[in-house]
Amino acid sequence: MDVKIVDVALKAKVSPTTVSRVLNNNPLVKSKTREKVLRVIEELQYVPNAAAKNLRQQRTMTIGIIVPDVRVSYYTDLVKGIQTKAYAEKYKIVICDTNNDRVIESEYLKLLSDRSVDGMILVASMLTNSEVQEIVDRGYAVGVIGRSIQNSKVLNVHTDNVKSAKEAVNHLIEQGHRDIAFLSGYPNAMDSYDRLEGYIKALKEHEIPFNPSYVESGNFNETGGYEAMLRLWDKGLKFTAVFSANDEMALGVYRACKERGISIPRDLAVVGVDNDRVSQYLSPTLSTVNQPKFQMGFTLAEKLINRLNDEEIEQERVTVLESELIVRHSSVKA
Amino acid sequence: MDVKIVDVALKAKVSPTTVSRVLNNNPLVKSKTREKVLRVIEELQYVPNAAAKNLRQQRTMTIGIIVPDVRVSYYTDLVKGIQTKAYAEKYKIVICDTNNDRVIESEYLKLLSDRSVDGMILVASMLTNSEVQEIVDRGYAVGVIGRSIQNSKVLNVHTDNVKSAKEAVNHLIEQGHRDIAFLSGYPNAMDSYDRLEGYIKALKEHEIPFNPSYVESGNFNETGGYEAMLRLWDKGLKFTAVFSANDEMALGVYRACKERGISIPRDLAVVGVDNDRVSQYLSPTLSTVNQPKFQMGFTLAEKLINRLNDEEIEQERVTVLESELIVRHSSVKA
DNA sequence: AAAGTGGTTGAAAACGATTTCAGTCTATGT
DNA sequence: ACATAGACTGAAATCGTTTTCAACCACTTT
Repeated sequence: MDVKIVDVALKAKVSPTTVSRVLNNNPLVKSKTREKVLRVIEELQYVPNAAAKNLRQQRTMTIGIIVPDVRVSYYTDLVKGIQTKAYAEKYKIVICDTNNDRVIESEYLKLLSDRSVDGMILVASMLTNSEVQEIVDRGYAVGVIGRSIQNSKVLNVHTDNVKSAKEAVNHLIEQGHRDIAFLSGYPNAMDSYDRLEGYIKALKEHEIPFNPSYVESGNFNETGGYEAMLRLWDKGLKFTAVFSANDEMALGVYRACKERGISIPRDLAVVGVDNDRVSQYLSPTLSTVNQPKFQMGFTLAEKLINRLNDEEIEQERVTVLESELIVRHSSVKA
Repeated sequence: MDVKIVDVALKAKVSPTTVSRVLNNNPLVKSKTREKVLRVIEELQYVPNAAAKNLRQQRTMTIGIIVPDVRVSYYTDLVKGIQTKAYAEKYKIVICDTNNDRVIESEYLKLLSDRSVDGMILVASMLTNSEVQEIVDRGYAVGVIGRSIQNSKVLNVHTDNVKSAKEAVNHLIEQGHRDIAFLSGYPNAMDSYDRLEGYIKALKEHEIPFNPSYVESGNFNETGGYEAMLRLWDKGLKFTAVFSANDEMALGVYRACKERGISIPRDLAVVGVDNDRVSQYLSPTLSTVNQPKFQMGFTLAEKLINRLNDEEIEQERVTVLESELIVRHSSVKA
C-alpha cells in the first residue's frame, strides 16, 4: 500500500541497501547516487516504516511515561520537561494516565513491556519495588520521580524534601508562629515522609515540642486537605499556621477557612509545596516551596537517553535539584 | 535476548502458530493445549514483541496527539478525555507538544507519518489544510479540535462558539452593561472568529451598535490579555464590561485591573471562556463559558477508534457539544 | 602483469510476530 | 469398513527495514 524501500530502489536503479544507507546518512554512498536516491525519495514521498525499523534495530526511540493524572500541573510540568529533551533527541513519548489507580498503573506497565518503548519514566508511582525491578531486569532503562528505589540501576531526580520542608516551617516560625499544623500526603509516599521529617527538624531546632496530633494526612488532594483541616479543628487544637505538603491540599485549607470565616493570613498562615500554577492566583497568594519541575523532567530524560544511547556513560544515578521557598501573602501578616 | 514465541512453542511442544493463536484468543485451540501454552507463557514471562506484531498487522494500536502546550489545562483536559477512551480500547497515545511553534508542529507531523500511529488528533493546529489533507491521503485517521477542516474525512468535535459568545455577552447586557469590550484570540483562529461573531450578534439583538475599536486581540494568553486591556484604555475608551475569548486572557485582565486600581466587578465586569482550572480560584471568581473538554476529547477518540476498527461504520463526521455559561462573581455586582 | 587498495555497491539473512493453506486426527454416519 | 466432516495443528510465507558479507570497479604499487 505505502511506498516502500524497494519501490525507491527500483525507481532509482539501486539496491534497497543503498537506499537504506542514504536514509541513515551512511558516508559510503557516492554523492551522485545519494542525490539521485534523495530525489526519488522526495518524488515518491517515501517515509520509512517505523515497525520494520524498530523490529530490525530492536529499539523504538520512544520513552513511556506513567503519571497519576495528566491534569495536575505538577505532572504536566514534568512531562513538558521530559518532552522537550526527548524531542531534541528525536525520541517520542507515550503517556499513560493511571487516574491514580495502582491497578491501572500495573496494567500500563505490562502494556509497555512489549518493547514498544526503550525506557520508562514512572512519576509518583505506586508500584512495588519488585515490579519496578522486573522491568529493569528485562532491560528497560527506567527513571523515577517522586519515590525512591533502593539498590538498582533506576535513575532518579528529586529535590531535597527535608530541606524544603524545614525552610518552609522555619519561615513560619520566623513569622512568630509556634503552633504549626502539618498536612501530609499519602502516609507511605516518600515525599510525605521527608516533608514530615523536615517539619519535625525545624521544630526541634527552635525547641518547639513535636506533637503528633498536629499532623493529619490529606492524600495530596484538595478534598483531603479540606477534610484534614476539619479534623484538626474538631480535635479542638489551637494553631496559627499550617504547613501543607503540597499546594493542592492548601486549596482545601483555603476552602475550609472560607467556610469557617477564618482569615488567611491573619488568623492562619499557610505554606504549601510545589508552586502549583494556581497558587499565584489565589487570594491571598499562596506561599510555597517551588520545585523545578521542568528541570527535573528534563534532567531525568537526559539521563535516561544517555543511558539508552551509551550504556557506558559515566553519570550519577541520582540527581538532587534545588527547591526554593517563595514567600507570598498567605504566610505574612499585612 | 528476550524470550520469543518459538521459545514458548518449543517448551510447550507446539508450533509458534498455536502459541500465536492462544495469544490472540483464537477459539480453534483445544482447551488443554491452550492451558499448557498459557502455563509456559507464564513460566517464561513471555511478552509478544510489539514491533513484530505491528509490522505484520500493519497497525500499532497507537494514536498520536499534537498539542500546542501540555501545561495548559484546556489541552490537558482534552488529553485526559482522549486517553480515557483510548485506554478502554487498548490504544496507546503518543503526545507531541509543539510549544506553540508551527514549524515544530510540522516536524511532528512528519515524525508521526512513519506508521508508528494509526491515527492522529490535532489540537488547535496551525497546519495548512493541504498538510492535513496529505496525512488523510496517506491513510491515517485524523481528528481535529479547535479548527475546522472543510471538505474531507477529518473528524471534528467542537462546541457552538457563536452561541457561547452570545450567551456570555447577553449575560453582561442583562447585568446592565452597554459598553462591552471584546478580547479576541489569534485573529485567524476559527474559535476567535466565531466568538467575535457571537459578540456582535448579541449586541445587534439588543440594538447596541457594534464598534470595532472595542475589539482587541490578545493571542489567547495572559500577557496578550494584559496588553490588550492597556491598549483599550489608552484609546480612551469607556466600557464597563469585557468579554474575553478565553480565561487565560482574563487573567491578564485581572492583572491590568489590579495595577490600575480598577475593581472587578464593581468597575468592570469580566466573562471568559473555557472554564480553566484557575478560574474558580480567582478573586473574584471568574464567570466563564464552560467547554466540556473531557467529553470533547473522549468523543473524538471514540469516533477515531470507531473509524480505525471499522471503516464502514456510520457516524457523523462533526459533533457539536453543548457549552454552558457559568456565572460567578466577576460579572455580578454584589 | 599481478597484486593490492579503497571506495562503492548489492544479495541475502535477520528481526519476531501473524496468517494462509494444507494437512492430520477423531468421530460419525452409512 | 469406508468415506467424510469437523476439530485441531503446523510449515512456510509475509510484513519492510537494517546489516553482514562478499564482490566489483578503477587505480596504484610492485
